[in-house]
Amino acid sequence: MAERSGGGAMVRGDSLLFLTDDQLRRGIEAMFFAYRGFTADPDRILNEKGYGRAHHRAVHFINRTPGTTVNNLLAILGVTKQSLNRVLRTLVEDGLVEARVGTRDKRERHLHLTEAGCELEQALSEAQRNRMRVAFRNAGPDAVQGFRAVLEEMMDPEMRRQYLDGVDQG
Amino acid sequence: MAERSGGGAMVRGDSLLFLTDDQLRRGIEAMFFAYRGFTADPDRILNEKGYGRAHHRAVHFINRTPGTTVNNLLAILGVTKQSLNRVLRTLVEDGLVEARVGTRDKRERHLHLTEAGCELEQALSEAQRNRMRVAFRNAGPDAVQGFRAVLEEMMDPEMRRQYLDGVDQG
DNA sequence: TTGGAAAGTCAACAAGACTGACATAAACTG
DNA sequence: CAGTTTATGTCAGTCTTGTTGACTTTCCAA
Repeated sequence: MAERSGGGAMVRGDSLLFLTDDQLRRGIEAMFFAYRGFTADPDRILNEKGYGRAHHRAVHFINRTPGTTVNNLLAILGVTKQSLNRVLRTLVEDGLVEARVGTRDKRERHLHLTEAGCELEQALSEAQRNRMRVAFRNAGPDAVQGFRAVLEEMMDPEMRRQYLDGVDQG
Repeated sequence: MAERSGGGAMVRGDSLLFLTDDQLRRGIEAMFFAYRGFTADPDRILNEKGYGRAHHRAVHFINRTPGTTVNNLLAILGVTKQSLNRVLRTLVEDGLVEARVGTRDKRERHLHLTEAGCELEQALSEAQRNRMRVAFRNAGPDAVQGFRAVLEEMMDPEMRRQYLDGVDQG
């Protein structure tokens, strides 16, 4: 009962259907379209305030790890310091982020959100969480587990480490 | 046995743990880090050839739906026609895409990949499929189903339609 | 047949990524 | 202590890819 499928493997029954080229293409397009939805809500808020996705990312990770240094942030975001600096400068100028000189190592700048920064972060993440909450609820707990399993496998090893580091330490 | 969790819901046991704010944040970061991995391999190839992600997207969807018009492509990609036009122009100039004037409606351009265009598309999608194949295999079929369920829920309705339209019509 | 709508193109501009060079201060090392 | 490395910031220039505005060609319907 083997059948031919795309440029892919021979399949017995349906056990490996999820690995055919067509199924993989579906996965690729799912990522593309879903990422658009994923960023759509925060993008609208950012646009109103004259910021971009780069600001969102910075604010998100400063909120996640208060007191993080510029270098840490560079590693997580995977951009050049020039690029990050442009974003960080506007955030500091606008009073959303505070860059405190390190006490142990005075070369380092420890980044914190100000009250206003927290407010923006809340607005952005609330919009994004709302969409994800609905998606999670509609898909159900088992689907969520699968969702996370596949995404984790899709990350580069270094990014997977960053991801796994971000557990709740409250 | 109810316990407080973040700014989220009251939880009985662990039935709704996947909807706590922290779990949602994990989902958000999973999307962020995974999307980077998702685009990393094609990005390398594109960089070598002097193209960008916009070219990849155009080539992908022209390959998926040969003969599609510029307007169709605009709806899928969600950019302005001017932005898409720049990308298409370079692809046509470089002989990767052919834009045939419509026979019924001469205003329309029907887009096709040339032989060279198909080769590039193959190289790009093969790289991307390989990563997704490994992720799918490591995560398993049930996880893949959950992955797709959550992503589909995360799309804007219009994009979900585009996604669901893209079934194999071979 | 003419006027509006639709498809596509050209030009100019902005955000945000990049590289490369350089500056400053602090920390480390022999 | 001198020299090097590290952390950060800055200036200048380039590239991709998004934007808006103005324009041409083509189609269709009043």
